[in-house]
Amino acid sequence: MASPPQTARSERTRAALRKAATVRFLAQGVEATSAEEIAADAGVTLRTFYRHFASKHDLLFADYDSGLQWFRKALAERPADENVIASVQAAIFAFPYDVDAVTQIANLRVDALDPSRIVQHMRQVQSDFAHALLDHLRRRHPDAVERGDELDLTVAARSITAAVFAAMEVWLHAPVRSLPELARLSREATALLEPTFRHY
Amino acid sequence: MASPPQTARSERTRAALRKAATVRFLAQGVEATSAEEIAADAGVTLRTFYRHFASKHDLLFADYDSGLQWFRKALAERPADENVIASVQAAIFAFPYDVDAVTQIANLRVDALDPSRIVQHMRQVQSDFAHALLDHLRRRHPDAVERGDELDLTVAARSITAAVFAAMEVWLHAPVRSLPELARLSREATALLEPTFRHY
DNA sequence: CGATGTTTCGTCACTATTGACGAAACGTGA
DNA sequence: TCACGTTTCGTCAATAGTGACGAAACATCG
Repeated sequence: MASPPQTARSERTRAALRKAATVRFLAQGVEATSAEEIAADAGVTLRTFYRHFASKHDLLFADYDSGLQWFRKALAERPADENVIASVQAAIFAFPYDVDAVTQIANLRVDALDPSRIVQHMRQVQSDFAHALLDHLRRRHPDAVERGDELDLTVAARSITAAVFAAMEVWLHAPVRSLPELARLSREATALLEPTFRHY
Repeated sequence: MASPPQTARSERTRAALRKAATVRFLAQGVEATSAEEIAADAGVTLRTFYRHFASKHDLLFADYDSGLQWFRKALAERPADENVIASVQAAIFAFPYDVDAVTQIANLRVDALDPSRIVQHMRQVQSDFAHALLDHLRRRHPDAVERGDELDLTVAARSITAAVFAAMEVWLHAPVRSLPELARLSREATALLEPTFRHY
């Protein structure tokens, strides 16, 4: 379904769909735009639309994948003797937040969007984040893997991830919702688990 | 949409749908059964089906809600001076696993079911579990709430939950998949976080 | 029992998503 | 440039899930 771009042709189609979607979304809002309209604007069939994007909402989070890749790389580039918590904090801080993109999304009338969709997507992101972190842990601690410490590694990856997303949730409900504030909350949240996973 | 039962009539309809679904699911498998068939068997329209269940798969996890309620109650009934980790462990241990139900589900050809559905549902369950735990923490520690320790409470609830589900994941990949083994893993997983959240 | 307010249903119409299959567009070597 | 294998599309046909609106079924009060 959500097949990754193979040829130049499909890349063109994807670009056309993306552009058409952006225009429509901005003009009439996400929920008020049908997949059919987007496809028509891009000059392809509805079926073709679904060959490039798993769902209408996938277009909204289209660049998410690159964000995850970025995170994986950032983790991989951390010094070998640094513990997980410090690495995660550093990776989060270095994340290249695109303010323009954020502003753009805000204009997309996301508020008029089915909240459950957003929530589902966030859960997916969290899950992917946890997997990335688990991979990182496994690579950094082959000894633990050898020893069969699956449970410890999994708990570490998942609970650290949980802390990061807990910070995000608190931030969403906070009065001051600035990037520095989010960073502060993330740092504080992960710091709580530092003593427990200091050894990783 | 997924409106909770209001009158006796709707309760009858729900029961009919449930029964029809069970029969079909058992006979031909979940994915091979259409919502329309279920509705027809129950003597109602497709639209009515969706008035009682948000989705076809909701029928599969129909009794899940009661499980969550049970968990909330179990937490509430723990002694006031017990810390969260201990309470969670106790609640999990006391859970009335219904072996028959598990067996039944196994027969439902769940394997032939879209895995992403199961995964999504598990994530939903995890989220609800975390909320229940957060509620519990707030009730048990009004002082922390007063103090504005939102972050600490949220991180605690979420990471403890993460540990429980991490145990579940490890269990799923383990060679011996028995209930006692799951209990052991859960206990061990949550124990890792005990020092961090001992104060709750 | 009959009038009335509330719930539950059925009907209609529409968007979202996906499988199957054949036609058109591309890229490549002869 | 032409034939051939591959990828991308279009067409057809289903199922899933929802909003709107009016009719039927129920529960209540007089």
